Amino acid sequence: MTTLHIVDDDEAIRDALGWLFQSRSVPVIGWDSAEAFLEAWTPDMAGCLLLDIRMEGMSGLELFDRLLGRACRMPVIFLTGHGDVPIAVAALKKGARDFVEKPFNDNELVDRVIDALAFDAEQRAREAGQAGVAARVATLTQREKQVMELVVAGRLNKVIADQLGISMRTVEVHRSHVFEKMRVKTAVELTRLLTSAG
Amino acid sequence: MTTLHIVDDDEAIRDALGWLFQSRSVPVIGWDSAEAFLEAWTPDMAGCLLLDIRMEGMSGLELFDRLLGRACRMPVIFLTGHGDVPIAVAALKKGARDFVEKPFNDNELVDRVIDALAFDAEQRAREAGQAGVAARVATLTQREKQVMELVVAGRLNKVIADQLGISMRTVEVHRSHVFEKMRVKTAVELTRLLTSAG
DNA sequence: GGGAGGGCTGCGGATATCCACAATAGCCCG
DNA sequence: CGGGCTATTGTGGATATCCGCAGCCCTCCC
Repeated sequence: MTTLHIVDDDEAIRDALGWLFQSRSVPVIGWDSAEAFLEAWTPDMAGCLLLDIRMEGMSGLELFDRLLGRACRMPVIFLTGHGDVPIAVAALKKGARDFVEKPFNDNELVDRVIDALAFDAEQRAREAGQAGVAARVATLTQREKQVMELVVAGRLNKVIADQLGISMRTVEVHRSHVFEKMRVKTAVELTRLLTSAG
Repeated sequence: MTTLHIVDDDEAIRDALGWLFQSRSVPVIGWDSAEAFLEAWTPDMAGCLLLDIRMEGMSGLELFDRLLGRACRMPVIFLTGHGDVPIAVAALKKGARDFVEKPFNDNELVDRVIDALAFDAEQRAREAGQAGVAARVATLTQREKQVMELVVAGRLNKVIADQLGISMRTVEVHRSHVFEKMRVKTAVELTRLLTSAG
């Protein structure tokens, strides 16, 4: 189980939530402002975010926007005592995971947080696989990438050679290097690797 | 542009919305109850749904649930004068496209509807392609499907032959039939066809 | 009983792919 | 300057794939 990050400028609420979640074995880290969290945030931070909307300084919504700008993928649950429908709808459409009004039901909130944490774990597992693929792609030379694209597009070596203006033998060499670097044995495996990961 | 289906038991609102959308060249069909729409609904119905939540008889939310149960893919926009945050959040998490409170801004509503219609059109185009693939898969015999799966899994003919306990030549024949019926020329193309469509 | 369709197999040849061995050439870096 | 990386090409042979031609078996159906 990864960590729940609670961002709320009200220490009493942070403490109450911290107690609630720790009693359910959910690791918690509290942040007393959006600014503090934003500064500490790194792309490898895992878990989920419980975000109060109304805070001194930067609001929870603004923090959310900034995190989106930094390609943060952590699921975000908004917590608010002043929520209205347009804000909730906008937040969810932008990709927020959930939106909970105070006062909330403890069990329900815990369920939603656990749900979000599980989602994050799955997402990270998927991305880890894709990152591995991306890392292998990064080791390819320009020519190898070109050849790989054409191979994955289903072209025969002969056609690829024509298209790149090089000999078939050279295509074979590049193709072989691509297979080796991408750790696959057939064009089909390579295609699956690249189309399943986008 | 496909059709906007307005479900609202208040004739005055249906008329007002009808006038609004027709003035923006959005074709509209009005329904005076969830029951009426549900009865008329067919899987090939295209466009989007503008759904009032509070109605006599079946509510908009219940209609939405029933449509989901029937695998309806039309984008749904809820319209309500009694919306509260939990309902909006639940609806959006279940897959509703949008949630708009009355009174609404005409231009904004029109924008959202047009957005939803465009989404539906794209989605239908995608599904049409997938349906074509599914139709071709349906013409395959059992043996051909088995061979196809192994081909797409990247196995060599030799391995497939072993695995199915038949000769390589037979695998070649099935493989060739699969390519013909699926209208592809290489295993890579076949893989793309099947992995992009799920 | 004969025809249609699906499944299985062999033969042989045309293509394609995979690979070891070998070589040329440009570029960058210590 | 020599070494490493990239790109390029060739020869020749082992594998794999693609395909037409031919034949056999079984089931379902008219």
